[in-house]
Amino acid sequence: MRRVPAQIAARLPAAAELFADRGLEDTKVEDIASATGVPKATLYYYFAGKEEILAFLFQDALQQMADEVTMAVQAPDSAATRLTAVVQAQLRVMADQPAVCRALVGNLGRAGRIPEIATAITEAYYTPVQHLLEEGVRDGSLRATEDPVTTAMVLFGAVTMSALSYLATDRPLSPESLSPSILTVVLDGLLPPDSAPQES
Amino acid sequence: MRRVPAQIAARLPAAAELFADRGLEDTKVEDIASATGVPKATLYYYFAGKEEILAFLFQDALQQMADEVTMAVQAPDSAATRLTAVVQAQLRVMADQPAVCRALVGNLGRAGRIPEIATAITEAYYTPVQHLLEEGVRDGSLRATEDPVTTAMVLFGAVTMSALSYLATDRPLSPESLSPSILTVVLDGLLPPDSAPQES
DNA sequence: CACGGAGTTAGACTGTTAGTCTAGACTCAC
DNA sequence: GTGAGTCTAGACTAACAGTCTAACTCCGTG
Repeated sequence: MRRVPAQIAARLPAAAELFADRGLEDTKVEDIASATGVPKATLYYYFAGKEEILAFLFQDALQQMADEVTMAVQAPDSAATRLTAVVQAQLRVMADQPAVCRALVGNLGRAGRIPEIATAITEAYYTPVQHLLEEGVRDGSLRATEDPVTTAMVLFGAVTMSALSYLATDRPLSPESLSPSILTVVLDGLLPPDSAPQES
Repeated sequence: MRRVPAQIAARLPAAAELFADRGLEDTKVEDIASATGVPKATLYYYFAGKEEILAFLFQDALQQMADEVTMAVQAPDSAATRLTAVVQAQLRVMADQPAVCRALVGNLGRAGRIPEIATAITEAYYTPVQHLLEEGVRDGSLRATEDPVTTAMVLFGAVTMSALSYLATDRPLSPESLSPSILTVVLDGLLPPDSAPQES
């Protein structure tokens, strides 16, 4: 993939809309050309095909999330506070790019090899969050969990799935109203306050 | 889609393997024919195309999950105990069908329209779990959350994502070892035991 | 045992479209 | 003004999904 000029990158969200609405399969390269205003031959000049356009969109969105997460993690607050910021950051990025998110749920496998996508998410999210969780144990604002990586996956899954449930049914996604509902589960847990933490 | 005879349905998991490994796109109908032993013309006799084969696989797996979830929900235990059973049931179904799960992450949009898939998951999972959460408030084994539907999504996402992280990287998925790590987060929460539940 | 219908299959055929290639136009730097 | 890089139109090809036809096998029924 050649270096994509900003002028062209700026027009690709129109392609995401197409991918999200009809699916990658039912979107012809010609359709992308007319929706974005970038001629077919030019698209092939920059991208190997439509999957590479989706991959570009994905990497761009993931980079945004990585940036926001990094920012949230580096704030000068307690780990618990920063963790809520991470959740809100992810929701914000997803709310910002509904079309890309919808395009990805339906066609993730064509944005790249699944193991590589998993690696990219690990670097952008799991690793920083895992460190944050460990810091939380040190500063006393979070409880220790036996497996911080799994905990990070749980968080990512919780946020992703609830956000997608909104996007999938075309309801607007409001980070402000959704984040408390998610956070109360993962921070406070579902057991009543008086019950002893279970050791399973 | 014609009623699919059991003899043919039994051979379709081989197709799931193909879809998971190469993706739906790079799997030719001919490939499915030779992998399953069901001739191409017969496949077209029963299914409109390969997406319908994937849809069949998906519906089958989702039905299994719906059954297991229903069973777990109806046990004569406290709601909290039944909730752990629901989580374990989902993990078991996913561990049982790794290929189908991997095929679906990569090609979900071709197993059906996303809104319809969302509806199917709501019926199979969100609704029963939501009722379970409400029962938990009544029997005192679970804390009340402002939005039980979102809580159900959080649970589903937490389990799905952590399970997929294993399957995506071809590591074996062991429900027994994974479920405690998930449950401790969603039941006990990440805040330390002494801190007051946050009201955000 | 003929008959008809449903299930099953081989093989040929068609249409769509992804992706390639060519060649020309239009920059800009030097 | 020469050459390298960018961009685009249009023609072409190869692959594959999906269709169709026609045959062949089993059934159960009259």
